[in-house]
Order: sequence, then C-alpha cells, then structure tokens
Amino acid sequence: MSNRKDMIIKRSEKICNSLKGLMHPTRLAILCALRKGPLSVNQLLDRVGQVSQSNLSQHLSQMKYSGLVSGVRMGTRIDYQVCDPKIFELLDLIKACFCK
Amino acid sequence: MSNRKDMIIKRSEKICNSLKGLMHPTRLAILCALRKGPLSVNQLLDRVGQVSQSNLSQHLSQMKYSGLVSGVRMGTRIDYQVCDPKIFELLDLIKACFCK
DNA sequence: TTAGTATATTCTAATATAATAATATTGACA
DNA sequence: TGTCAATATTATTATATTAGAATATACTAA
Repeated sequence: MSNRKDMIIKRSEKICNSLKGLMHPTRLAILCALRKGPLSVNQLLDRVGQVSQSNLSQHLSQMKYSGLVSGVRMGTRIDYQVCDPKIFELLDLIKACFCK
Repeated sequence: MSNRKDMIIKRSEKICNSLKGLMHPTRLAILCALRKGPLSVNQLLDRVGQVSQSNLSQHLSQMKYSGLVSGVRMGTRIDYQVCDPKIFELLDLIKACFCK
C-alpha cells in the first residue's frame, strides 16, 4: 500500500502543518516576546509590531491550534506562554541558519 | 526612526522569507533526499512523492532563491545540493519539536 | 444588573502560493 | 545541423493565507 515515498511525504506534511504555526513575522515576534515568560494579549499587543488586537488574537488562536502556545485565563485577561521550551532552541537555530 | 519593535518585525520578516524555502511538504522531502549527498533533478523526481517535473523544478528554483540549495551543471543534468549542512541540524530539531 | 475591559469570532476583500499543462532552453552527440 | 534527454519557464487556474472591520463573548467590579 503505502511505500517509502508516501511515508516521507506524509511526515513532511505533518511537519509543515506544525511549522505553519511559526511561519509569519507576527507569530515569530510573538514567540520572541514570550521568551522571558507569559504575557497577556494586551502586553503582546504592546510588544509586537503594528498589529490590531483582532489580528493578534487570530494569530494566537492559530498558534494555539498548532500546539505552540497555550493560554491561561487570569481573571479578565489571558496569559499566553510557549508550550515547549524546545521551541526557543529551534528559534535560535533558525536565526543561526538564516540571519547572517 | 525605527524603534525596537520595528527591528524585531523586520528580522522576523527576513527569517520568514528564508523559512518559506522549506515550508512545503515537497521541499522538506527534497531536503531529506539531499541529506546523503547531491542528486540530479531526475533522481529527486524519483525519490520525492508524486510531483511533476515542472513542479519539482519550480520548488527547486524557489529553494535556490532562498539560499537553501545550489545546483551544479554536470553536462546535461544538474546536481543539487544543500548549501549549508546546518540545515540538517535544523531539520532534526524540527522533527524533535513536532514529531511526537 | 449594568458598565467597562480583555479577548475572540466571523465575514470579506486582497494577496500569496501551488499545481498543471504547454512550451522553451540547454547541452550532448550523431 | 537535427534530435534527444534533462531541466526551466510561463500562463492559467485553484486554493490558502492574511488583514481589517464589525461584532460577540467572558470576566470584574460597582
């Protein structure tokens, strides 16, 4: 049925879907901002470039969906944080690869 | 003029553009296939999933443009290889982050 | 309960990306 | 030169992603 090529493509598709979670300037900036710890949406709004609240929220929900961040409600606000600190290693390596 | 936020966004944009080079199942599969060494377009065609020659070529040119691979003509064929082996570290870390 | 603040959702228009088919280019060699 | 094999380009269409505006929801406090 499914041969080696299909396996590779299938795995690549899965990886791509996860990668989409960080494949946007705004989303990368969100991750950078979250490096030092959790931040609320409004705090993020303040730290990340010129983004509307609505747009920021959309990006956050996309990142939540792809398992990059999680949000904890603290009363009226929601603090977002990165699920797996390994992501920061990934960011560092990405910078090492592409920022020269 | 350009404050801290702008800097972050600018750098994020740059990283994103580079990342786009690997943000596709076919392109990821190409990179995997190139891990063991250079391959010609036809060889890649044989190793990567169901892709047309034309489409594969387009992906290769995009990857070339974003600095991921380079091609060396050998007579009638062109051998492609990964520019920077650090990319494979990146792939491994991506797998570690997202394939569990 | 009402007002106010924080965040999310939905819809739409604009833009970007991808796949396909058709055609073109390049190099080797008779 | 003409043909063949390898690779690239172009145009077109289909699909996905994004931003923004408007609106909705959730919680707090009075």
